[in-house]
Amino acid sequence: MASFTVENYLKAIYSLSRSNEAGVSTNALADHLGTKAATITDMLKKLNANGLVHYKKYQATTLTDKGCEIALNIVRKHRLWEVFLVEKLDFKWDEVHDMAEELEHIDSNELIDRLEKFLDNPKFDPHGDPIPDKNGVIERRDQIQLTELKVGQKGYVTGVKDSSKEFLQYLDNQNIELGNELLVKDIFDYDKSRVLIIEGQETTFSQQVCKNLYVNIIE
Amino acid sequence: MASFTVENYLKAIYSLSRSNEAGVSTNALADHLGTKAATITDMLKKLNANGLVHYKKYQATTLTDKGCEIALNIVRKHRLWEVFLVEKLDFKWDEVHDMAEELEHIDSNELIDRLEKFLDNPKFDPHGDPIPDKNGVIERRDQIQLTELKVGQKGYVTGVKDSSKEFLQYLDNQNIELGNELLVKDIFDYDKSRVLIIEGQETTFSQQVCKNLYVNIIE
DNA sequence: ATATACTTTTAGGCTAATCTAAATTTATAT
DNA sequence: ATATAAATTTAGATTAGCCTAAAAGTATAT
Repeated sequence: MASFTVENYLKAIYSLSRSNEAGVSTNALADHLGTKAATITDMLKKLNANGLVHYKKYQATTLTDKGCEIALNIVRKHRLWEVFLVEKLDFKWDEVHDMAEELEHIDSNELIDRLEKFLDNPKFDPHGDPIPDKNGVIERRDQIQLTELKVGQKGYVTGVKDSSKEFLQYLDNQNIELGNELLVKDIFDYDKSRVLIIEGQETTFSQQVCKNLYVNIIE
Repeated sequence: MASFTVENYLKAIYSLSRSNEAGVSTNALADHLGTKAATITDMLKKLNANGLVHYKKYQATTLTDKGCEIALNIVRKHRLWEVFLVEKLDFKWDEVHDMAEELEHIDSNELIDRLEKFLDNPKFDPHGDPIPDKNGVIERRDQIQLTELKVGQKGYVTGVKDSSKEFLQYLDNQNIELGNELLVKDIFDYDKSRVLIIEGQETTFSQQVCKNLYVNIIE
């Protein structure tokens, strides 16, 4: 069994690889995990020796198939537990991350498969992120950032790019939730902020906020 | 926060103290935790320094109030998660121990309080053990071992003294579960085995089995 | 093309939790 | 009462995961 720590490294590499095809840098990992670069180097050597990553001195690191499988299983567990916390225990979407960070390491696939069934086989977590199935397959969604919508186009909110407490709470304050329908009424040239009609309500969002909201276009 | 390991030590001391008022010996702990006596001595010194146990060289160890509070919280979490696994995820009572051993260390009292409510404030776990409330108060029950019932007396099953997989599976095979009513029909002098009428069915149980079943007398 | 900045690795150490082997203390049996 | 056995502690090591400081490699700007 991969240790708690190893699981976290693999998850971090997986997660950082999403935005960087070529692989992950030592510093990026150190940043993400809150450790020092020297520590990362040590661990990458070990992970490499165990066949979990492809690591070569001074080069970007990628996951092996085996490493990726473990990472996806952790992601699966994390997201299913988040659904449990929100759907069954009535936590809000900004409260569940830390608990899920612990729960994701509980070591039982039987448990997680039963949890999945108990939750009615959800496909997405409370932030709109897709839940890998037991084989690690993720349902791809053709969502785009809200900034890609042009004036006059409609969409509905499918997820958030930034799942920080701060952003999620901001959205709560604005009464935005997954599924909300919106129309881009205007885009200001000056600061790229948008005037939107969301569920009938007119609101103005900064470009930063719009970048961090995923939507599906309604044709 | 107490580490995973420290929590396990406190829980072990708590659990062994149940059967030994005076305190717990180094060897008993080593046995229970699957470590060597030398390791226990080291840790007891640390726990003592942190005000979690009363430890003096060569003497039995007991929990301080603070240590006991932590231990009871772990027991509370363990038992509530067991209820969840059995009631919501349909695990059997002999399957839940290892998972609960991990889940009990998830660090959130808010989570456990909500879980308790979600489960409808259960007072006992699937093995009949009482669940401490959020203040560490345990509802005492006047259950006795089945061996204490005399011929002709009636009772109903309230719990098990031995929660090993083997014993629980034996009970499953015999269709015994918590709440079953029984009558002691006969006790053999030779080996102290009992003939019982359980839920209308006549069965013979060895003394060992009877010792490990808790019952309440029906007057 | 090369000096400077940045990134990564190496070397050497630390802590928590564990171990083995030896020493010490306590308990037990005659 | 004392030899022997059992329990406990001490001493010294190990491993995983982390650190700092210094060395080495890579990238960048003129």
